[in-house]
Amino acid sequence: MVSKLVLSSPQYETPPANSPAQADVYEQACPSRAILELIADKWTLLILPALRSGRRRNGDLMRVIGGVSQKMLTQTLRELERNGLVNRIDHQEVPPRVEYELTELGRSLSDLMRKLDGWVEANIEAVLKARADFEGKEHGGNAQ
Amino acid sequence: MVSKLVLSSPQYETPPANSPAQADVYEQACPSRAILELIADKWTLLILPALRSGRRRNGDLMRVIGGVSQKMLTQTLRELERNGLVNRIDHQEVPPRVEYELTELGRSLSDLMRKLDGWVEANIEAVLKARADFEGKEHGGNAQ
DNA sequence: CAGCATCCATGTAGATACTG
DNA sequence: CAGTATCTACATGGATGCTG
Repeated sequence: MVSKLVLSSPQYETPPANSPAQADVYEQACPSRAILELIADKWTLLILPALRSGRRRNGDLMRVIGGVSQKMLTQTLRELERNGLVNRIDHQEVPPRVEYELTELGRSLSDLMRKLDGWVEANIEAVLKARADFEGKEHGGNAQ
Repeated sequence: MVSKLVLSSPQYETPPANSPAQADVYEQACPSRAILELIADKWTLLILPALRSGRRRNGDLMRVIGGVSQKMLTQTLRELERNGLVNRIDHQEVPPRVEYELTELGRSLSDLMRKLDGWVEANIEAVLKARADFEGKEHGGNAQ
């Protein structure tokens, strides 16, 4: 379940370690890499910013985030909780009522993620144009 | 090869469209989602910031980015090129010399990504602590 | 050196059915 | 309503060998 967090590749060479306890995402063996992979996640990138407006129930999130399955929602929320980015508030009622909210840590990260979402929404035109151009280059400029 | 970019799920419900041509990552049917998925990528998150210091050769990137395979490097770079985020400069020499550099668009995105990397490096302690606490909560507070 | 083609083990995520 | 469990198709990505 958390298997992806294990750095199991054998070929990493830990250098003389010039920088002592510096976290470095470019070091394969650095734990920060595992955390990077956690946030390099499609659903995380949507869920975390979605919580910025306040507490949200499971069903709310299902509705607001188009296309997410119950499974992926729960799974991602658990990971986020485990990493201290969200709090899970179970009101212990029947029918169940569970709310999720950002922690301090989660909020600071969600700020950055919102900017990413914003970048995407703002630059989609440019990207789509680039794709069109690329297709053109491929077909026209090279073979054929 | 680019199959992941197709929004193929059939169950999306396009609502009355209150917001006209607004890009919205929360809409499953919105193209911005495809772009979001592009940048929600472990290697993109490393490669793009790595190019901020200037042009880089394939081999350079292989060395600086711990654990990346030739396949994933090339594949990711192609995707980035296709989306207008990097330029590929083939010097047409033998032995081959190919350089990659950020485009304007890529630079603006890489700024945000660098911040993400920075966040990870800065908050790794907090996250690791949260994980430890979470383990404790699970074992102590619940069953068992 | 840069990169492609192929093979293949593993991981991922959707669908479905069920529980308290 | 919130969540779990199971099954499975599919994508992912690593390893290897080959090319100009």
